Parts: sequence; structure tokens; C-alpha cells
Amino acid sequence: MDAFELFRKLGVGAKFDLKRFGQDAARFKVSFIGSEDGDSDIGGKRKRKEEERDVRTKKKKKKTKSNQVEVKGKEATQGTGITWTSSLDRKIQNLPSDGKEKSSMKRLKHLHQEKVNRIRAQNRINVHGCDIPDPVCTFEELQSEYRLNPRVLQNLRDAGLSSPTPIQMQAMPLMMHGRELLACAPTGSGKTLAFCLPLLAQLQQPANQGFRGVIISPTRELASQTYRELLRLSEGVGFRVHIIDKASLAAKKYGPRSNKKYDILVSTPNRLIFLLKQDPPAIDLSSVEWLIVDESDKLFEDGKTGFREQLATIFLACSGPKVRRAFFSATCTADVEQWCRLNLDNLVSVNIGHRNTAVDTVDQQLLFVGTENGKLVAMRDIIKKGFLPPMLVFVQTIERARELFHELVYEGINVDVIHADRTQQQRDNVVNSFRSGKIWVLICTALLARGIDFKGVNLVLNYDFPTSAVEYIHRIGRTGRAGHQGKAVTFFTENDKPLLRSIANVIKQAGCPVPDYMVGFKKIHSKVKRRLEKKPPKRSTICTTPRFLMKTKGKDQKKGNKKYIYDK
DNA sequence: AAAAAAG
Repeated sequence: MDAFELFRKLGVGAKFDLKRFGQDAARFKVSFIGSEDGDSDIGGKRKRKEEERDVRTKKKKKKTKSNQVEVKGKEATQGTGITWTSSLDRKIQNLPSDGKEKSSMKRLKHLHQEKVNRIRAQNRINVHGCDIPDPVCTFEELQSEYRLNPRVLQNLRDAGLSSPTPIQMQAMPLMMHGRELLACAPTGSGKTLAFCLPLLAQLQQPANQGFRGVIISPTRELASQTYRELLRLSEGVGFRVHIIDKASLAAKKYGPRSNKKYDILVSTPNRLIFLLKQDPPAIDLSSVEWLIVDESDKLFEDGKTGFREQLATIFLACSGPKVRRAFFSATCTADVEQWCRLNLDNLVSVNIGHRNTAVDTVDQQLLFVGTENGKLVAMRDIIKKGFLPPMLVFVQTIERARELFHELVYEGINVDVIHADRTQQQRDNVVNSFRSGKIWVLICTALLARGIDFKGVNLVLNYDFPTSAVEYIHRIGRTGRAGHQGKAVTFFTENDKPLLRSIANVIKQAGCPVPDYMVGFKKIHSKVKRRLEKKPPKRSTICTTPRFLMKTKGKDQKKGNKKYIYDK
């Protein structure tokens, strides 16, 4: 038996008290997000934050105490058989033998810690928090250590996945220990699997008590992608995974008189809220054990029409005593981190590599195109020179997406466009055609900027300059996924100067060359930055057809004509 | 500015 094996044997025995944990969390939660009077403002006023901090300190003390108590028997882990390695200390203390053996145990422990540190360093895993379980190095460990259904493991192999990515190595054991976490890992590095696998492992098997896992995504396209991923993973295991496609139909399916025969729900926020707000509520989330917020920084977006309030409503609806929360994204704002530190229970944060950086598998270029009209010229140039499809083209607004589509549709290439103003049917069709290669060039808004995993996108073209470095990172993350190579070209004009510096820095940090003068630009004030995110620079219309050739439609031509001002 | 419920 090698040292590591011996260590593991010694570590077995201490059980993690989920039940007790859950009750604490329940009390914790009520005092945190809102209250009975229906205040659902996440992380609202400073005053409340102060109170919360007090509660938190008290709770921390309590936790430490309960951690030392080894709970055995029925109520211990509710059958998850989780090992809690921190018990090794106690075992060493209690060893009846002489000091010699004791010190050799200590040496073993030290060696083990060194090994763990090495694994984390090699995989650029940075962790923050108390009592963090060791990373796993193989998917098989999920079966041996955490009782993952062997069929799921088989499904993994069938999908050609052989070993976990860094985020999976660390996030999976954390979730298996029921730890609330904030995870930040690059685009295309396997975050979806990092929460889907432990979710399936923790739920163990189908149960007829309503939804126990909920995953929230910012777009329907991402929700449906995650849904399909879950279906594939859980094939043959019997979990009932659902997605809300028609809110009105769903009301009947999940309402108070339903049979509760479902396990996992994937949804966008508003559809879920629509169900929650019915009287009586058309869905019950009180049995939820895991609430996973994908693209968490996006869903934390504040403001009158932001997602944040919606998320708060959902948090409150997950009122069960066992609810655990996990946040995943490629980018993380100080805001989200602050909220998690204050509101999550004994938070662990996991970062893979440096936060808010672009992947280095994308060859990134900035291209000066002079004026708005220069973009169209440069775009046609790319097409004329020949490019390797599929290509994704990002623009800033729905209107501009439409305009660019009209300009390119006659170029003899297979081009289509997707944005939130298209029907669900159209959106689904477009995504499917792009996936199957029927469309070579897909023009899109921020709708496709996050999370979407198209295999083998060869070029991401930022036709319009992104409004922030974060948006840039997500857009170009549609290519260069899972270690593959990708390319991104970003057009810029004189108008885009304010944000040029911050995006040039992202590019430089990822190891791609940028002209020195850009990085030398003055840093813009954060106030200006925020304003740019909300109000990107005004761009003239995308159109090359002289006005006298334009068809006018109906009586509204005065309004219509205004759109077609010829860009000089 | 985009996204998110139907209709």
C-alpha cells in the first residue's frame, strides 16, 4: 500500500453532516436574502449587510464547533458516503501507538498536502476557503469516492470524455461535499460538466418529490444546450430532466396538482418567475437542493431591466432547508464576489488561471477599419479572400444585425441572423442549421455571446466593437474551445478609442501582439466605462444601397427612410 | 444595448 492509499484509508470514516448543515443554511438564508415582507432585493442596503455580517460571524464559530463532532449513523450523510479528510488530524492524535508512528503519519500527511498543492499548481487551480476537499484526477474517483452512478460514467466515456478539466477537478468534489461555491474558469473549459456531474451524483436517483436541482441560464439557447447535455449524461439512469419551453403548458405540468415526478429543471429566469407568480404558484421549488446559476455575472446584472431582481425572486422560492447554491462563469465582477462572500454559507471560491482573461487558444487581431463604412468593405474583403466557415459575426444591436444580414444575403454565401426579436422557431432553426453546417456565417447579437458551444467555429468577427472587456472575452470564447485553436478579428474605428486600451490589454495578456501605442492610452474613468456599457457609441446605418434604389414600404416611409441614410 | 413570458 503506497502512502497515498494509506492516507485515504485513514481519512475514511468522518462523515459530513449535511442535515445539520442544511438547517443552519436555512436560518442563514432567511436572515439574508429578503424577508417575509417580500423584500427581494439581493444584497440590498448597506444596513442590512451589516446585520448579515454579524450573523455570519456567529455562524462561523458554530460551524467550526460542529465540524469537530463526528456524526455517525442514519442522519450522518443521508447515504452519500462522503469522506471528510480533515478527520485525519484526529486519527493521528488518537493513535494509541508510540510517537514514532505518529510522526510518520504526520509526514504522510505533509507529503499528501504537497501532492495536492502540486496538482493544483499544475492545473492553475486557485482556491479560497476553509476545509477544501482534494481535487479529483479522474472521473472514476467520482464513482469510487462519491458514488456516481456507473452508467453516468459510461455515458461520459461514450461522449469521449476521458479526464476532468481543471475546473471539474476541483468544483466536482466541492459540490459533492455540499459546499456553496463561486467558480470562475475560462470559456470552453468544461464548466457545464463541472456542475452537471456532481448534481447527478448528489441526487443519486430519481425521486418523486419535485425538482431537486435547478439550473438558471441567461438565454434560452444556453438553457436548451445545458438541458441536452444533462439528457446525454443521465441517459439510462432515469432522472427526469425538464426545460420550460412553453410557460403556459408548464403551468399545468408542474402545478400543485401534478405528480411531482421530476428531478432537474433548466430554465431562463423569466419563465420560471412566470410560473412562480401564478396564484397559486404553478411550480414548487421548496425541494430544491441545488440551485446553480450559470453565467452568474450576467444574471447579477443590475438595473431596472436587469436580471438581478429576477434571480432574487428565484432564490427566495428555493425555500427548502437543504438548498445549496453554486455560481459559475468565465468572468466575475467584484459585485458578485462581494455578494457571495456575504450571503453564501462558508463560501469556497475557485479560480482557474487568472480571472477575467481570454483563452490563449484564440489568435486575436485588432483591425482598424477607419469608418463605419470601412467595416462593410473589410467584411466583404474577408469573404472575397475566402474564409474557413463557420464564422460568427457579432454586432451591437438587433437593428444592426438585420441591416448587416440584408447586406450580406446576396453575396452568395450561406448567411443567417439570430437575435431576440426572431421567433423561437426561427431561433431554433438557425442554431440547428449553424450546428449542422448549413449556415456558414451567422450574424448575431449578444444573445450568442455566452456559453454557447458550437463545435469548431473558425472565426469570430467582432463587426461592432464590444462594449466591455468582459463582453469581448465571452464573444471570442465561442471559438478556441476545449483546447482547440480559434481565431478572432475585431474591427475598430475612431469611435471605439475609449475602450481600445482595456481590450488591447486582454489581447496582450493572452499572448497575442498588440501595438504598443494602444496599451499606452490613458485609462478611462470607470464612470465612463459604465456609461459605455449602457450606451455604446452611436453608429450609422449599415447600408451601401443608394437611397434612390431603396424600395419603400407603405405609408410609413418617412420613418423608414430615416433608417437608410447613406453613410458617406 | 441585449436579454428575459405569452400573446
